[in-house]
Amino acid sequence: MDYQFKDIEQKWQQFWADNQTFKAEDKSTKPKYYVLDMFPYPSGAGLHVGHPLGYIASDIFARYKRLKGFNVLHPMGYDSFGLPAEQYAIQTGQHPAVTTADNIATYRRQLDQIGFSFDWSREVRTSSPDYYKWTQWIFMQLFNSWYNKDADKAQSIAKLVEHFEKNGSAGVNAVCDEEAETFTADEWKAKSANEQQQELLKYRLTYLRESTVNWCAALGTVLANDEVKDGFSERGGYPVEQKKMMQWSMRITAYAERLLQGLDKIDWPEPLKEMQRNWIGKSTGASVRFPLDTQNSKPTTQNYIEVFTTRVDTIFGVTFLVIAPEHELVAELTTPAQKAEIDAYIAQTKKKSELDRMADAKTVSGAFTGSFVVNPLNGEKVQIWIADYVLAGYGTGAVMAVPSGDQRDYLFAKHFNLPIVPIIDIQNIETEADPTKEGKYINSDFANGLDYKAATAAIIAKLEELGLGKAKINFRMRDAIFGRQRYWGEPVPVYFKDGLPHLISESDLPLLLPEVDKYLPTESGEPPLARAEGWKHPDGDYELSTMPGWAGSSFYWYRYMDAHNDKAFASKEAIEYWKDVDLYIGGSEHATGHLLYSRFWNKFLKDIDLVIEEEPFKKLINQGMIQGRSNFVYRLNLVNDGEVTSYYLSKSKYEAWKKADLFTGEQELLRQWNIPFVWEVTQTLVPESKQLAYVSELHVDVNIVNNDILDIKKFRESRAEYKDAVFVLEDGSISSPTGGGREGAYICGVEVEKMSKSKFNVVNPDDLIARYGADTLRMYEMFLGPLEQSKPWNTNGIEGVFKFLRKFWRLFHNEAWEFTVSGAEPTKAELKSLHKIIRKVEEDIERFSFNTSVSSFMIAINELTDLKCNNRAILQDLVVVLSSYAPHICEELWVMLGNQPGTLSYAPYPKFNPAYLVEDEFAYPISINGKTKMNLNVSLSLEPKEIEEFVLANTDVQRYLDGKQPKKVIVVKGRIVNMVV
RNA sequence: GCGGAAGUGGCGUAAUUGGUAGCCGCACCAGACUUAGGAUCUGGCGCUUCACGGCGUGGGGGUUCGAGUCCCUUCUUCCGCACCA
Repeated sequence: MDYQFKDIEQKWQQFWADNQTFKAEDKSTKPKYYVLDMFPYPSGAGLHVGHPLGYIASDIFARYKRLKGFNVLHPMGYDSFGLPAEQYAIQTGQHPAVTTADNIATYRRQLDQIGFSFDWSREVRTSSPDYYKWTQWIFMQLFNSWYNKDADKAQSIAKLVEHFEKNGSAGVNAVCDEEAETFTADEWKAKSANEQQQELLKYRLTYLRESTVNWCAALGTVLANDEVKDGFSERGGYPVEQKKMMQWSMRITAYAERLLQGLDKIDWPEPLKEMQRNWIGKSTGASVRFPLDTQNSKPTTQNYIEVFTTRVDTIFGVTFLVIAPEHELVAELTTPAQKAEIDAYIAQTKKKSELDRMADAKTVSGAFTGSFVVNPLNGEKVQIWIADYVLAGYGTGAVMAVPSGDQRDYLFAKHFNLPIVPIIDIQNIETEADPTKEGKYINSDFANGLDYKAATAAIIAKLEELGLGKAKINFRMRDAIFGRQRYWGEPVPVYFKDGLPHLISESDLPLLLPEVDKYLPTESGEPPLARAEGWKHPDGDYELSTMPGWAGSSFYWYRYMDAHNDKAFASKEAIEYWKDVDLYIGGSEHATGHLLYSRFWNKFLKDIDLVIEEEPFKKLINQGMIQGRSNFVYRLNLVNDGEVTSYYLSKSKYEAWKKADLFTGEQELLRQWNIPFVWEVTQTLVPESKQLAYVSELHVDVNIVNNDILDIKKFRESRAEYKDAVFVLEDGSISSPTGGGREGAYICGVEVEKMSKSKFNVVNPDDLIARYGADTLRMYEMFLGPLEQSKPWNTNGIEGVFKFLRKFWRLFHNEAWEFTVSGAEPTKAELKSLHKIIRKVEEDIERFSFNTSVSSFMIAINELTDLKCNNRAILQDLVVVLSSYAPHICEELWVMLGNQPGTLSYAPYPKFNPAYLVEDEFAYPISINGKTKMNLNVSLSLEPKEIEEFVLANTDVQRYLDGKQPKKVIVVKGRIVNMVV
């Protein structure tokens, strides 16, 4: 029988499902291997060809590892809480759970068609109560924990309470809110229960606090920093503003240092690690207190201003201080004389959106408060300014300005005529600041003459002595905002009593998402959950916000280990066996979101001894983005006698038209193409308006285009307005609906864009599978190029892969399509072909170079076809090697070869034997003075010395050498590669 | 501005990691078989030249017997961050 991919694929997909072929063993004598994909959000649009790219790669890897004797966990699930389903619900009233279930069904059908070896018995859905029970449970553990810096790990809040009761706040070294109080044990005990709770909230790893958030009015919710791009929401692109709100947050900053250090221990792509390092943003410097100059300033509640600097060595160059307009001391510091100016400036910055502020980066603006501080080291009086180039959210919201060393300070000083003092002898500050660290310090009192390192050390020592400063490490990363004012998310398992949050009882988990009549915020601006009738805790009101999208995805890999456990998110035994993810494949867009939060939760779970590994994902691969490749047709609209007639120009004709002179050139082209036109009419029309002849570039559905050649018939059928389309083809001939036979082809234009429905460039895997089969799709997606590289989808080459699979099928069949294999001894040449591919595929898979494997398969099949190989032993090994890439066809052939159905997935990967690759002869390239002159066949049984003699004795070599002895003979790995004459 | 990645035929790509540049596939050209071909098979296919040959991995320079690969410099594209003190 011919290669009937449709029957074969359906049959085996059914078999795998019925027999649970890929169910991972819970306990096994085999070593474990965990291959994970980033689970998808099931969107309504279904899968396009870009989505499965990473899944195919991980599936090949998982199947390969099974052949290599590993107990492989390769699960799949759905990140099914999220915004699109909710927005759809708002528009249609359809419950998001219904939409989500529909979408999941579509995804499942599409995934099944591709033949993945997922263990579906472990499927998870973040929106299912059995799952989000554990999301809520982990939230509760975080709430019940604080970060002890001395132990450098999270600990139970009960332990902290114990400490407070014994010693008060003394000796507590915690990551906590700045407002945390100091108190004695007695003072603590004297507090009311509510006051104690209030205080503990400042320590909890998940806490409620008034904080500045990214508020997106259009979405009616707050967003995390990583969900905001350039002042607009990542989803939807709506404007985002800063707003103060009571918010749930997660104290991820407690883990900043560990998140940073951990990066050195994991095998992730360097760019991705760099992104995380950047996001964490560690900088080493010093915090310095500048005492207020009380004689010249207004009296204030705080008698100093604290700054953070990475260049404390430049402190003698400080000529003014700048604080953020939002700094809490601004109002107190402003003198009556400066009040009007300061108020005006604050009003002006408030009006500016985040985006304007960034665009305005180059204009200098600011205002003087009228107050002064004293430089702690030289006693100089220093003006305090406010300016929006200082960010309230970073450091202390105040900077010491050193215009000689910092370009922004320099511009500011120039603009407002403030002094600029050089502090390093080689500094050149004629036109701009010079941030050099070379040279010796000047104007720096006791630091004069020192170099950078010595000066820094001396200055910090002095500041510490004065009690006005110390070395400090600062992080850019902020705590993660955890609440979302949305419906379709996990309810926060908290109720409020006397204005304070309390956890619900663990036995009441999961706290189910209640039904609501509408999915919109209430009229009074409360989140949708406020609409839930009768949804009330006996002791108070439930929290109305839900958890963010990243909550459910921050531990899901553990849930797969033991997906149906209702006693824990995963049993101790399961976690001890599977430990961590060995290989994780997904997109780099999650660098500062999911991947960072997951590492955070993992470290927390490790701290409280629920998991074993410090890092969750040992190795990570980013698959590249698949972009769309749009095709265009070019419609020439010609105004003839007041009537518009249209012609579709093939690509080169369109280019000619664009280049042609107005009228004369265009007229010439129309004549060439035998297009009738009435020139007189045309000329009387206004030429500039281009109304007489204009070209529209129209997207055309890429699915009716093959190798950039338009299927004219399908195009005419696609829309009523195209029914009578007339084409000017590549060769200049015309194709009209009545005109009959076509000569040339219509070539479409091409552009790379995002894959989207509106651009008609979406390629659906279902269509390709229907036409070529899943095995072809799988191999073609890999063949496209290196996995990690982004590339446009182009279906053009798929025929080549399809042909390969047919050739492979044919190897097992005779002329009459009867299955025939021979039991003869394999020939040397056959074994060589086989063992080349055994080794190559092994190497390629281990280094994730799947595209080169596909090429090598093609070479192997071409070689074996040429050898007319139909040897059972050879073909059987070949089937095993290819089975990770093209599982369906291989399963079929495996059984035809007489093996038990279903055993292929666990067959041993053939052992590579280098002996079969040893050559008798080698074609030596002989280079003379670096130029290759000839190839010479040399027997490999010769010793290097003999080879040299043999080569030199060769008459052709002699001729090239022209009788001269070579001055130098270069021998590499025992062979001559070059001779210098 | 800072950080990262990458530039090779008409196209997607490959190159034993310093050793014959262009494997494999697409497209294209020629031929065979065919009533037919959007089927199959065979051959060709970097540029240039009738040929011998010459030139070729973004440009320029260097190291080396030998460079797509290493070093310096420069240009271009993509990605990430961006007033971070």
